[in-house]
Amino acid sequence: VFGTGAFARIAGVSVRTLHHYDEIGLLHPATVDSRTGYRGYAAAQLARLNRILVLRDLGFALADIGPIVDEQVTAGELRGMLRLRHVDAQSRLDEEATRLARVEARLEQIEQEDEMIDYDIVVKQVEAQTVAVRTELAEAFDERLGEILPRLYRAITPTGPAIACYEDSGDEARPIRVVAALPVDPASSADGLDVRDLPGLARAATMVHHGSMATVDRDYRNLMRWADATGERIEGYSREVYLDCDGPLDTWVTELQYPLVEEPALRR
Amino acid sequence: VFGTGAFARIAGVSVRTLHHYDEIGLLHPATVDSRTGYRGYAAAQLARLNRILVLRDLGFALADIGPIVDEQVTAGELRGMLRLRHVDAQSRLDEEATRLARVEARLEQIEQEDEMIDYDIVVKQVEAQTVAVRTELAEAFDERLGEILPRLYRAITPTGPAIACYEDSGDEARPIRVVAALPVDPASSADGLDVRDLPGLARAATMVHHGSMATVDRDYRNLMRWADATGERIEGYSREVYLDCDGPLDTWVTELQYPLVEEPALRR
DNA sequence: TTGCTCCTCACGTCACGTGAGGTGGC
DNA sequence: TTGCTCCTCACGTCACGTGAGGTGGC
Repeated sequence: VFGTGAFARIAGVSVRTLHHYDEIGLLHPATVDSRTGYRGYAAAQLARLNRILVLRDLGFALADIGPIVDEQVTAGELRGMLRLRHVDAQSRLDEEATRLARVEARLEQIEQEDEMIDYDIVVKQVEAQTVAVRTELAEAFDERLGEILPRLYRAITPTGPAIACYEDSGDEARPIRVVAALPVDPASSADGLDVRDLPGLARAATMVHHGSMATVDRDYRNLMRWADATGERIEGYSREVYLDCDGPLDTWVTELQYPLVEEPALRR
Repeated sequence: VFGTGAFARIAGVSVRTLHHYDEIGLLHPATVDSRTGYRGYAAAQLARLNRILVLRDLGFALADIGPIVDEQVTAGELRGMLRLRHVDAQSRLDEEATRLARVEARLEQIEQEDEMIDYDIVVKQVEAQTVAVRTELAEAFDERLGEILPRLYRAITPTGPAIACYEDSGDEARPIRVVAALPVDPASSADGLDVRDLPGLARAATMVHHGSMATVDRDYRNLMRWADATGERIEGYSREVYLDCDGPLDTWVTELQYPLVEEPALRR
């Protein structure tokens, strides 16, 4: 039999880990000196410890490992648990891959320009909302909301900031479809207004734009450059959320949103 | 200004997260009602929150994010911190990739045979040791340690279990070089014995073999099959650690070790 | 007696999640 | 008065790491 230190060295774990597994009943030592409390581990116990370590490294929680090594689970149950581990491992891998891509993009940027960029792009989910909408056709982007939004505001009391969706076909000959939307209470059907559901975005690249909308093009380009650098793909129309458009133009705060394809940046 | 709930919804974080960032001083609300304690967030604060979230998602600790968003760090320092994030993200990605490979190997095995395998292979580091050695040539593996180890044991008191290293050239015509090693105190130079350093193994695939060494071949094959299934590569000679060889042959406990190449299973 | 190994508490980690219990404005 | 949003504690998470303070055998 081995002392705690010797057994830990052989197995490649810490003494504290052995103590912990003893505490939670995963692996009790073969012998315990009743007077001194000294633990003694039998050589054959390395097999059980190894099984525990393998399952731990597969991503199982210690609480789940107990029943498995004690053969309390059937092969079928174990298969199910392994499938869960599989999807978990897969999604963790994807997560780490996109994280790495973003760190690398950021690092490249700072090595070239030697300073932090002054905007930040966050990928998040945008919930669906019930909105009152008004759709108009515009010849170009600068003819934005000067007319459309105020008309909406006068008619109803919104439950959130106004949103503009631009359905730009990319074809310069065709006009841009501008949908001005104002979140409303689903129950309240305002008279004569088009109340519908604005679909959410499962993944959207978003950033904050400061000041007048006249300079928004630069930030749209920033969004596209970012997508390029991190391996993301934009798919769909942009939206603008008017977080603060009460004061003068240069104090406006807008959130720009671009829908992204669901797949993470890098697949194996 | 937005209430806590509205701001959290817009930013895509939980109310608790906003409370937490307020607590640790990362992001105080623009206004706090001194009577009710109600927080109020300005639209422009979304920019700071976004910057925090981006850095968090790059892998920074919240404690490091404070100085960065407050511009307390120079571009050079930030570059250094990003390089740290980079190696960290890289190694985490590698870790997840090998984890996924092992889960998949295990899942395939259980789907085919519908039961758990009864051996477990642990990858670990093996430390270098000072050992007393005796090298002999053997014609084949079955002529193992019947003679060599007892001679060593009689001469010195070991500080750990005996080890055998097999330097098999793979060429059947040439004999296998068997190195029988017994860990000893580095200070004690036993008279007439060859005391030297047994190099450690940075990464070794190890498993426990039960019973007589006559059946060890099957477990060596298991090790090789495992390496194949998980994308690992064996490189070097095998070792056997005699954890328990006191009783009858079928109670022996041996650890088998195969050195692995340093690279993780899957590279991008 | 000096080292060496071992022991048992018990707090700390990290970024929040999750109730419990209560208050303010419409 | 009823909902709704908001508030402040304060414990829990997960697998150990890390001392503190002390004992047993050579």
